[in-house]
Amino acid sequence: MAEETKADIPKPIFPKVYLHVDLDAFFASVEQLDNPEYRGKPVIVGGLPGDRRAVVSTASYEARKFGVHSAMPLVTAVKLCPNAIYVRGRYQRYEEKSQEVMGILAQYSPSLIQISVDEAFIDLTGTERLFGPAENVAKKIKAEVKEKTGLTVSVGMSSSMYIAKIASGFKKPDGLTIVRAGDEERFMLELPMSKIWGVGEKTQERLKAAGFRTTRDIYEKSEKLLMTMFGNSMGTFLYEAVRGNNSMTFGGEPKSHSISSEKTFEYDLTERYTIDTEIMVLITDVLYRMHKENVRSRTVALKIRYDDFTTVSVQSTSSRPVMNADDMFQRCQALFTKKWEVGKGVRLLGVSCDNVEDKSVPVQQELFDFGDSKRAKVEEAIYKMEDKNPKLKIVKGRVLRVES
DNA sequence: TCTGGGGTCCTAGGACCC
DNA sequence: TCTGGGGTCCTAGGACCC
Repeated sequence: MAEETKADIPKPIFPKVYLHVDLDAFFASVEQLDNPEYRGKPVIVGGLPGDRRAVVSTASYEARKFGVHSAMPLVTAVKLCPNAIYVRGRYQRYEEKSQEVMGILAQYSPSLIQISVDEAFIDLTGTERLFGPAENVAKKIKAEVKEKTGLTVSVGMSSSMYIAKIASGFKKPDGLTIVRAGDEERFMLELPMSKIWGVGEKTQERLKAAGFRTTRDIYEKSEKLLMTMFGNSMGTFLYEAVRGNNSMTFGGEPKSHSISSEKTFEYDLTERYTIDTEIMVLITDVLYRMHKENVRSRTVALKIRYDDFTTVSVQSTSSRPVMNADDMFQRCQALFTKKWEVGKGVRLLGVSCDNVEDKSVPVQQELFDFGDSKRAKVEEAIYKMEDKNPKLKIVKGRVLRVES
């Protein structure tokens, strides 16, 4: 039946062509763009020297020469490169520049998938007649982004999104790497295991412990064996990835998602009162963003990281959605009490709403009428005021007070 | 070196239902 | 009187990504 359908629809067969476009050292580059005096110098975005628990978000290429890289504790960066220019980061500004770049990319194909603030896939399949060969488009994009935004990008091009993604990281900055049709498997087999996208530190250790040294070692094993060794999902993933068959797909229905806020404290928290206050701050942030997205959730989760870095999480799902900040605060209190090891220093607290759904999908009416909906309406009004004037910080008190 | 913040997906087990 | 199988929902933890 599936075969019949395939045969019935005469599809023009264009060879698939994807680009993966990646902004080089994005945050640091924007800083260098906006501050000419930073150009040619090591710039480190993520925190200022003295920030106890910050990490490096992005290091400019000049800073990377000193061994500084993303996710490195800031104190280490300061030791390696004390003379660098340190900035905390202006994320609004990066978002702005990101949109400029995405706007340019969007001109070259109707299917553009932005996967983060600094990277996107473009499907160029079938656009040749309009824009010329994909390779030229890639070059044109690089030139246009540079000219119009002052930023450089590295581009990977391939018949598979997965390989295009890996290819864009091959030559950086300002690189263009093309993996031609038929070369996919060879490309993957020449890749060090550490460059397989989706294989992190832990899986790498497991691979090494099992005697794997190269992607070819993986290639030579059967899918079944890989599945037994690394689990069904990871096994299949590895099997396909080293063959260049990985099927990342475009589109797909939007899955359930979550909205979270968390904070690592400069100094560990031990007092319940302080902890509750911080939880309230996180809740306010999460609820505000849920309001902006017009979503609701029945599942509330709380995360605690202790001073020894052990991390625990608790969640609970109720039959009715979170109605307001007080409601959510009560749920979080219950969760926190359930997990808290009194006396242990708390270095991080996190709060999230999982499985959020659009407010347009109906909720059973009885579930709404618990007297909470009035509070929800008042809070909604407050959020709207904040929308109009983001500078206005209405929620100043420890707990959001709503007269009902 | 001493480890951010925002997410997604996977695993494995338990409860519950038919 | 020694215990099936499938499906769905939920929970906790962990790996991974940028």
